[in-house]
Amino acid sequence: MVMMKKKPGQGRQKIPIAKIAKRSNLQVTFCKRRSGLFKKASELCTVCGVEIAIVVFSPANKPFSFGHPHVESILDRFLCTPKPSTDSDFTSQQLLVDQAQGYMSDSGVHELNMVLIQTQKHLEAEKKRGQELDEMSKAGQGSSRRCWWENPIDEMGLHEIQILKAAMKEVKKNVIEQVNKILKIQSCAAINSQYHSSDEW
Amino acid sequence: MVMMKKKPGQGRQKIPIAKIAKRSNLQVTFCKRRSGLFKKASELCTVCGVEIAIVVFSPANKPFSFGHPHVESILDRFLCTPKPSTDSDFTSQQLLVDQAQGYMSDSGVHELNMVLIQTQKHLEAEKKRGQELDEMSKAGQGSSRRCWWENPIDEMGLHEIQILKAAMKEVKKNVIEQVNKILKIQSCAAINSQYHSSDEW
DNA sequence: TACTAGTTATAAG
DNA sequence: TTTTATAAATAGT
Repeated sequence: MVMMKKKPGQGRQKIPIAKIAKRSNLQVTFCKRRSGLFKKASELCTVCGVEIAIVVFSPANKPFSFGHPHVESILDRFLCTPKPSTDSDFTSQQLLVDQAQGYMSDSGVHELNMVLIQTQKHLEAEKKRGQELDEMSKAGQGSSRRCWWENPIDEMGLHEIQILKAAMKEVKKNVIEQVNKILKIQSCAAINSQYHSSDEW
Repeated sequence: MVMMKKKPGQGRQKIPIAKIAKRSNLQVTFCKRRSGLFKKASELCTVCGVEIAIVVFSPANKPFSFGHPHVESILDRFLCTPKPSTDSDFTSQQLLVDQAQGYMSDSGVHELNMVLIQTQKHLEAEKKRGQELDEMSKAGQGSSRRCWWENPIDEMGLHEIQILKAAMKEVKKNVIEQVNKILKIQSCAAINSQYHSSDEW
Protein backbone atom coordinates (compact mmCIF):
# COMPACT_ATOMS: atom_id res chain seq x y z
CA MET A 1 0.00 0.00 0.00
CA VAL A 2 1.39 3.31 -1.05
CA MET A 3 1.11 6.43 1.05
CA MET A 4 0.58 9.71 -0.74
CA LYS A 5 2.73 11.74 1.53
CA LYS A 6 3.93 11.40 5.05
CA LYS A 7 2.69 14.09 7.32
CA PRO A 8 5.71 15.42 9.17
CA GLY A 9 4.17 15.49 12.59
CA GLN A 10 6.17 16.04 15.74
CA GLY A 11 7.50 12.52 16.17
CA ARG A 12 10.73 11.04 14.96
CA GLN A 13 11.64 11.83 11.37
CA LYS A 14 13.80 9.69 9.22
CA ILE A 15 17.14 11.27 8.48
CA PRO A 16 19.56 10.34 5.73
CA ILE A 17 22.77 8.75 6.89
CA ALA A 18 24.94 11.69 5.90
CA LYS A 19 26.83 14.36 7.74
CA ILE A 20 24.55 16.75 9.59
CA ALA A 21 25.15 20.34 8.60
CA LYS A 22 23.58 22.30 11.44
CA ARG A 23 26.06 22.53 14.25
CA SER A 24 23.43 22.72 16.97
CA ASN A 25 21.66 19.64 15.66
CA LEU A 26 24.93 17.84 15.27
CA GLN A 27 25.83 18.42 18.87
CA VAL A 28 22.61 17.04 20.29
CA THR A 29 22.54 14.16 17.85
CA PHE A 30 26.09 13.27 18.73
CA CYS A 31 25.25 13.20 22.41
CA LYS A 32 22.16 11.09 21.93
CA ARG A 33 23.76 8.61 19.59
CA ARG A 34 26.94 8.32 21.59
CA SER A 35 25.06 7.47 24.74
CA GLY A 36 22.89 5.10 22.73
CA LEU A 37 25.99 3.40 21.40
CA PHE A 38 27.53 3.07 24.85
CA LYS A 39 24.32 1.66 26.22
CA LYS A 40 24.17 -0.92 23.46
CA ALA A 41 27.75 -1.84 24.21
CA SER A 42 26.99 -2.14 27.89
CA GLU A 43 24.08 -4.45 27.18
CA LEU A 44 26.15 -6.58 24.86
CA CYS A 45 28.74 -6.91 27.61
CA THR A 46 26.32 -8.18 30.20
CA VAL A 47 24.01 -10.16 27.96
CA CYS A 48 26.80 -12.04 26.22
CA GLY A 49 29.49 -11.76 28.85
CA VAL A 50 32.04 -10.24 26.52
CA GLU A 51 34.61 -7.48 26.75
CA ILE A 52 34.26 -4.28 24.78
CA ALA A 53 36.19 -1.07 24.40
CA ILE A 54 35.00 1.94 22.45
CA VAL A 55 36.87 5.10 21.66
CA VAL A 56 35.12 8.09 20.11
CA PHE A 57 36.53 11.44 19.13
CA SER A 58 33.76 14.00 19.17
CA PRO A 59 33.18 16.62 16.48
CA ALA A 60 35.20 18.94 18.74
CA ASN A 61 37.90 16.30 18.92
CA LYS A 62 37.29 15.48 22.51
CA PRO A 63 37.88 11.82 23.37
CA PHE A 64 35.12 9.71 24.87
CA SER A 65 35.55 6.12 25.83
CA PHE A 66 33.62 3.14 27.06
CA GLY A 67 35.14 -0.01 28.43
CA HIS A 68 34.12 -3.17 30.16
CA PRO A 69 35.83 -4.06 32.27
CA HIS A 70 38.48 -1.47 31.36
CA VAL A 71 39.32 0.36 28.17
CA GLU A 72 43.05 0.09 28.63
CA SER A 73 43.14 -3.61 29.37
CA ILE A 74 41.07 -4.42 26.31
CA LEU A 75 43.11 -2.20 24.04
CA ASP A 76 46.32 -3.70 25.38
CA ARG A 77 45.01 -7.16 24.77
CA PHE A 78 43.84 -6.27 21.31
CA LEU A 79 47.07 -4.57 20.35
CA CYS A 80 49.04 -7.53 21.61
CA THR A 81 46.91 -10.07 19.81
CA PRO A 82 48.44 -11.48 16.66
CA LYS A 83 46.09 -10.19 14.03
CA PRO A 84 46.37 -12.23 10.83
CA SER A 85 44.10 -15.19 11.26
CA THR A 86 42.11 -14.51 14.39
CA ASP A 87 40.81 -11.02 13.95
CA SER A 88 37.66 -9.96 12.21
CA ASP A 89 37.90 -6.36 11.29
CA PHE A 90 35.04 -4.22 10.12
CA THR A 91 35.65 -0.92 8.51
CA SER A 92 32.95 1.62 7.95
CA GLN A 93 33.40 1.13 4.23
CA GLN A 94 32.58 -2.52 4.53
CA LEU A 95 29.51 -1.76 6.56
CA LEU A 96 28.46 0.75 3.96
CA VAL A 97 28.67 -1.91 1.32
CA ASP A 98 26.48 -4.11 3.47
CA GLN A 99 24.02 -1.28 3.83
CA ALA A 100 24.10 -0.73 0.11
CA GLN A 101 23.21 -4.32 -0.50
CA GLY A 102 20.36 -3.99 1.91
CA TYR A 103 19.12 -0.91 0.16
CA MET A 104 19.41 -2.50 -3.22
CA SER A 105 17.12 -5.31 -2.23
CA ASP A 106 14.29 -3.22 -0.92
CA SER A 107 14.59 0.45 -1.61
CA GLY A 108 14.63 3.27 -4.07
CA VAL A 109 17.58 5.10 -5.45
CA HIS A 110 17.69 7.88 -2.90
CA GLU A 111 19.29 5.87 -0.15
CA LEU A 112 21.52 4.12 -2.64
CA ASN A 113 22.75 7.49 -3.68
CA MET A 114 23.49 8.40 -0.11
CA VAL A 115 25.64 5.34 0.16
CA LEU A 116 27.45 6.30 -3.02
CA ILE A 117 28.14 9.74 -1.67
CA GLN A 118 29.46 8.29 1.55
CA THR A 119 31.67 5.91 -0.33
CA GLN A 120 33.10 8.73 -2.33
CA LYS A 121 33.80 10.67 0.82
CA HIS A 122 35.64 7.72 2.17
CA LEU A 123 37.70 7.40 -0.96
CA GLU A 124 38.51 11.05 -0.70
CA ALA A 125 39.63 10.66 2.88
CA GLU A 126 41.73 7.68 1.94
CA LYS A 127 43.38 9.52 -0.87
CA LYS A 128 44.11 12.50 1.32
CA ARG A 129 45.58 10.24 3.92
CA GLY A 130 47.76 8.58 1.34
CA GLN A 131 49.05 11.90 0.11
CA GLU A 132 49.83 13.03 3.60
CA LEU A 133 51.74 9.86 4.27
CA ASP A 134 53.67 10.33 1.04
CA GLU A 135 54.61 13.86 1.93
CA MET A 136 55.64 12.86 5.39
CA SER A 137 58.02 10.20 4.15
CA LYS A 138 59.32 12.48 1.43
CA ALA A 139 60.16 15.14 3.99
CA GLY A 140 62.16 12.60 5.92
CA GLN A 141 65.18 10.79 4.56
CA GLY A 142 65.13 7.15 3.54
CA SER A 143 63.57 5.30 6.41
CA SER A 144 59.83 5.63 6.70
CA ARG A 145 60.29 6.16 10.42
CA ARG A 146 61.92 9.46 9.71
CA CYS A 147 59.34 12.23 9.72
CA TRP A 148 59.46 15.94 9.31
CA TRP A 149 59.38 16.59 13.02
CA GLU A 150 62.71 14.92 13.38
CA ASN A 151 64.30 17.66 11.37
CA PRO A 152 66.18 20.45 13.15
CA ILE A 153 63.87 22.63 15.12
CA ASP A 154 64.82 25.74 13.17
CA GLU A 155 62.99 24.32 10.19
CA MET A 156 59.72 24.58 12.00
CA GLY A 157 57.65 27.69 11.92
CA LEU A 158 57.24 29.77 15.02
CA HIS A 159 53.62 28.83 15.33
CA GLU A 160 54.40 25.13 15.27
CA ILE A 161 57.05 25.56 17.89
CA GLN A 162 54.70 27.35 20.19
CA ILE A 163 52.11 24.63 19.84
CA LEU A 164 54.76 22.02 20.33
CA LYS A 165 55.97 23.63 23.48
CA ALA A 166 52.50 23.81 24.93
CA ALA A 167 51.78 20.22 23.98
CA MET A 168 55.00 18.96 25.47
CA LYS A 169 54.32 20.79 28.67
CA GLU A 170 51.00 19.02 28.83
CA VAL A 171 52.58 15.67 28.20
CA LYS A 172 55.25 16.31 30.74
CA LYS A 173 52.61 17.11 33.29
CA ASN A 174 50.97 13.80 32.60
CA VAL A 175 54.22 11.92 32.71
CA ILE A 176 54.98 13.36 36.10
CA GLU A 177 51.53 12.52 37.31
CA GLN A 178 52.14 8.95 36.26
CA VAL A 179 55.46 8.85 38.05
CA ASN A 180 53.96 10.21 41.21
CA LYS A 181 51.09 7.78 40.97
CA ILE A 182 53.40 4.83 40.67
CA LEU A 183 55.64 6.00 43.44
CA LYS A 184 52.62 6.34 45.62
CA ILE A 185 51.47 2.83 44.80
CA GLN A 186 54.82 1.36 45.56
CA SER A 187 55.09 3.47 48.66
CA CYS A 188 58.84 3.40 48.57
CA ALA A 189 59.64 5.19 51.78
CA ALA A 190 62.93 6.41 50.43
CA ILE A 191 61.38 8.43 47.66
CA ASN A 192 58.93 10.79 49.14
CA SER A 193 59.67 13.88 47.20
CA GLN A 194 57.49 14.39 44.23
CA TYR A 195 58.61 15.42 40.83
CA HIS A 196 57.59 18.87 39.83
CA SER A 197 57.13 20.27 36.44
CA SER A 198 59.19 23.20 35.32
CA ASP A 199 59.78 24.82 31.99
CA GLU A 200 62.92 22.90 31.18
CA TRP A 201 61.64 21.30 28.05
CA MET B 1 -3.26 1.29 33.83
CA VAL B 2 -2.11 -2.22 34.61
CA MET B 3 -2.10 -5.02 32.12
CA MET B 4 -3.09 -8.43 33.37
CA LYS B 5 -0.56 -10.29 31.37
CA LYS B 6 1.08 -9.79 28.06
CA LYS B 7 0.39 -12.51 25.59
CA PRO B 8 3.76 -13.77 24.48
CA GLY B 9 3.13 -13.85 20.78
CA GLN B 10 5.80 -14.65 18.23
CA GLY B 11 7.35 -11.22 17.97
CA ARG B 12 10.23 -9.75 19.91
CA GLN B 13 10.18 -10.56 23.57
CA LYS B 14 11.70 -8.47 26.24
CA ILE B 15 14.73 -10.06 27.81
CA PRO B 16 16.43 -9.14 31.07
CA ILE B 17 19.81 -7.55 30.70
CA ALA B 18 21.66 -10.46 32.22
CA LYS B 19 23.99 -13.11 30.90
CA ILE B 20 22.26 -15.51 28.54
CA ALA B 21 22.58 -19.09 29.68
CA LYS B 22 21.77 -21.06 26.54
CA ARG B 23 24.91 -21.28 24.47
CA SER B 24 23.05 -21.48 21.17
CA ASN B 25 21.02 -18.39 21.97
CA LEU B 26 24.09 -16.59 23.17
CA GLN B 27 25.88 -17.17 19.91
CA VAL B 28 23.11 -15.81 17.74
CA THR B 29 22.41 -12.92 20.06
CA PHE B 30 26.07 -11.99 20.11
CA CYS B 31 26.19 -11.92 16.32
CA LYS B 32 23.05 -9.84 16.03
CA ARG B 33 23.98 -7.37 18.69
CA ARG B 34 27.55 -7.06 17.56
CA SER B 35 26.50 -6.18 14.04
CA GLY B 36 23.87 -3.86 15.44
CA LEU B 37 26.52 -2.12 17.52
CA PHE B 38 28.86 -1.76 14.57
CA LYS B 39 26.07 -0.40 12.44
CA LYS B 40 25.22 2.19 15.06
CA ALA B 41 28.87 3.15 15.23
CA SER B 42 29.05 3.44 11.47
CA GLU B 43 26.04 5.69 11.42
CA LEU B 44 27.44 7.86 14.18
CA CYS B 45 30.62 8.22 12.17
CA THR B 46 28.92 9.44 9.05
CA VAL B 47 26.10 11.40 10.63
CA CYS B 48 28.34 13.32 13.00
CA GLY B 49 31.61 13.09 11.14
CA VAL B 50 33.50 11.60 14.05
CA GLU B 51 36.11 8.87 14.47
CA ILE B 52 35.29 5.68 16.31
CA ALA B 53 37.11 2.49 17.16
CA ILE B 54 35.49 -0.54 18.76
CA VAL B 55 37.14 -3.69 20.00
CA VAL B 56 35.08 -6.70 21.04
CA PHE B 57 36.23 -10.04 22.34
CA SER B 58 33.58 -12.64 21.57
CA PRO B 59 32.38 -15.30 24.03
CA ALA B 60 34.91 -17.57 22.33
CA ASN B 61 37.54 -14.89 22.85
CA LYS B 62 37.85 -14.03 19.23
CA PRO B 63 38.63 -10.38 18.58
CA PHE B 64 36.30 -8.29 16.44
CA SER B 65 36.93 -4.70 15.62
CA PHE B 66 35.34 -1.75 13.94
CA GLY B 67 37.13 1.41 13.00
CA HIS B 68 36.55 4.57 11.06
CA PRO B 69 38.74 5.50 9.48
CA HIS B 70 41.16 2.99 11.03
CA VAL B 71 41.12 1.11 14.30
CA GLU B 72 44.85 1.43 14.84
CA SER B 73 45.10 5.13 14.18
CA ILE B 74 42.29 5.90 16.59
CA LEU B 75 43.67 3.67 19.31
CA ASP B 76 47.12 5.19 18.90
CA ARG B 77 45.69 8.63 19.11
CA PHE B 78 43.65 7.75 22.15
CA LEU B 79 46.52 6.09 23.95
CA CYS B 80 48.69 9.10 23.28
CA THR B 81 46.09 11.64 24.30
CA PRO B 82 46.63 13.30 27.66
CA LYS B 83 43.69 12.03 29.66
CA PRO B 84 43.06 14.19 32.75
CA SER B 85 40.97 17.11 31.66
CA THR B 86 39.85 16.24 28.19
CA ASP B 87 38.70 12.66 28.38
CA SER B 88 35.25 11.48 29.27
CA ASP B 89 35.33 7.88 30.26
CA PHE B 90 32.30 5.69 30.68
CA THR B 91 32.62 2.44 32.48
CA SER B 92 30.01 -0.25 32.35
CA GLN B 93 29.48 0.28 36.06
CA GLN B 94 28.46 3.85 35.54
CA LEU B 95 26.07 2.88 32.80
CA LEU B 96 24.63 0.20 35.03
CA VAL B 97 23.89 2.81 37.66
CA ASP B 98 22.10 4.81 35.02
CA GLN B 99 20.12 1.77 34.03
CA ALA B 100 19.31 1.09 37.64
CA GLN B 101 17.90 4.55 38.00
CA GLY B 102 15.82 3.97 34.93
CA TYR B 103 14.50 0.72 36.30
CA MET B 104 13.74 2.27 39.64
CA SER B 105 11.45 4.78 38.05
CA ASP B 106 9.32 2.40 36.08
CA SER B 107 9.88 -1.24 36.80
CA GLY B 108 9.57 -4.12 39.18
CA VAL B 109 12.24 -5.58 41.36
CA HIS B 110 13.35 -8.27 38.97
CA GLU B 111 15.38 -6.05 36.74
CA LEU B 112 16.62 -4.07 39.70
CA ASN B 113 17.90 -7.29 41.11
CA MET B 114 19.68 -8.07 37.90
CA VAL B 115 21.42 -4.76 38.12
CA LEU B 116 22.38 -5.48 41.70
CA ILE B 117 23.88 -8.80 40.70
CA GLN B 118 25.82 -7.17 37.93
CA THR B 119 27.07 -4.50 40.26
CA GLN B 120 28.29 -7.10 42.68
CA LYS B 121 30.12 -8.86 39.90
CA HIS B 122 31.79 -5.62 39.01
CA LEU B 123 32.83 -5.03 42.58
CA GLU B 124 34.33 -8.47 42.62
CA ALA B 125 36.19 -7.79 39.41
CA GLU B 126 37.46 -4.50 40.78
CA LYS B 127 38.74 -6.13 43.89
CA LYS B 128 40.54 -8.77 41.90
CA ARG B 129 42.02 -6.16 39.65
CA GLY B 130 43.24 -4.20 42.63
CA GLN B 131 45.01 -7.24 43.96
CA GLU B 132 46.60 -7.89 40.61
CA LEU B 133 47.85 -4.35 40.43
CA ASP B 134 49.37 -4.67 43.87
CA GLU B 135 51.19 -7.82 42.85
CA MET B 136 52.38 -6.19 39.68
CA SER B 137 53.85 -3.30 41.56
CA LYS B 138 55.53 -5.64 43.97
CA ALA B 139 56.95 -7.78 41.21
CA GLY B 140 58.12 -4.63 39.51
CA GLN B 141 57.09 -5.90 36.11
CA GLY B 142 53.72 -5.89 34.41
CA SER B 143 52.34 -6.24 30.96
CA SER B 144 54.54 -5.39 28.06
CA ARG B 145 52.43 -2.34 27.33
CA ARG B 146 53.15 -0.64 30.59
CA CYS B 147 54.30 2.88 30.04
CA TRP B 148 58.00 3.50 30.26
CA TRP B 149 57.64 6.02 33.02
CA GLU B 150 56.07 3.50 35.31
CA ASN B 151 59.42 2.70 36.79
CA PRO B 152 61.07 4.45 39.71
CA ILE B 153 63.80 6.59 38.34
CA ASP B 154 66.26 5.89 41.11
CA GLU B 155 66.34 2.22 40.15
CA MET B 156 67.55 2.95 36.67
CA GLY B 157 71.04 2.18 35.60
CA LEU B 158 72.80 3.49 32.57
CA HIS B 159 71.03 1.06 30.30
CA GLU B 160 67.65 2.04 31.58
CA ILE B 161 68.47 5.68 31.18
CA GLN B 162 69.38 5.09 27.59
CA ILE B 163 66.08 3.39 27.08
CA LEU B 164 64.42 6.29 28.81
CA LYS B 165 66.06 8.66 26.43
CA ALA B 166 64.77 6.71 23.47
CA ALA B 167 61.36 6.58 25.03
CA MET B 168 61.29 10.32 25.49
CA LYS B 169 62.05 10.66 21.86
CA GLU B 170 59.08 8.46 21.22
CA VAL B 171 56.95 10.68 23.40
CA LYS B 172 58.14 13.68 21.48
CA LYS B 173 57.06 11.97 18.31
CA ASN B 174 53.62 11.37 19.73
CA VAL B 175 53.33 14.94 20.86
CA ILE B 176 54.17 16.16 17.44
CA GLU B 177 51.67 13.80 15.91
CA GLN B 178 49.11 15.55 18.01
CA VAL B 179 50.34 18.89 16.82
CA ASN B 180 50.23 17.67 13.29
CA LYS B 181 46.64 16.56 13.74
CA ILE B 182 45.70 19.95 15.08
CA LEU B 183 47.36 21.71 12.21
CA LYS B 184 45.63 19.38 9.80
CA ILE B 185 42.26 20.18 11.23
CA GLN B 186 42.98 23.86 11.06
CA SER B 187 43.98 23.94 7.46
CA CYS B 188 41.47 21.39 6.24
CA ALA B 189 42.40 21.66 2.60
CA ALA B 190 39.88 20.42 0.11
CA ILE B 191 41.00 17.86 -2.35
CA ASN B 192 39.39 17.34 -5.71
CA SER B 193 39.38 13.86 -7.02
CA GLN B 194 37.72 11.95 -9.75
CA TYR B 195 35.87 8.76 -9.12
CA HIS B 196 34.76 5.96 -11.33
CA SER B 197 31.64 4.71 -9.72
CA SER B 198 31.39 1.75 -12.04
CA ASP B 199 34.67 0.31 -10.88
CA GLU B 200 34.61 1.05 -7.18
CA TRP B 201 31.94 -1.40 -6.22
C1' DT C 1 15.17 17.92 30.02
C1' DA C 2 10.93 15.49 28.71
C1' DC C 3 7.51 14.11 25.13
C1' DT C 4 5.69 12.08 20.97
C1' DA C 5 5.40 9.54 17.04
C1' DG C 6 7.54 7.40 13.30
C1' DT C 7 11.99 4.43 12.82
C1' DT C 8 15.05 0.87 13.84
C1' DA C 9 16.72 -3.15 16.36
C1' DT C 10 15.95 -7.64 17.65
C1' DA C 11 13.94 -12.22 20.40
C1' DA C 12 11.63 -16.03 18.83
C1' DG C 13 10.12 -19.04 15.59
C1' DT D 1 18.68 -17.36 6.84
C1' DT D 2 14.18 -14.78 6.72
C1' DT D 3 9.89 -13.48 9.05
C1' DT D 4 7.25 -11.59 12.42
C1' DA D 5 5.62 -8.68 16.21
C1' DT D 6 7.29 -6.15 19.83
C1' DA D 7 10.92 -3.58 22.34
C1' DA D 8 13.99 0.13 22.17
C1' DA D 9 16.39 4.11 20.15
C1' DT D 10 15.79 8.59 18.49
C1' DA D 11 14.56 13.24 15.41
C1' DG D 12 12.11 17.06 16.15
C1' DT D 13 9.65 19.93 19.55
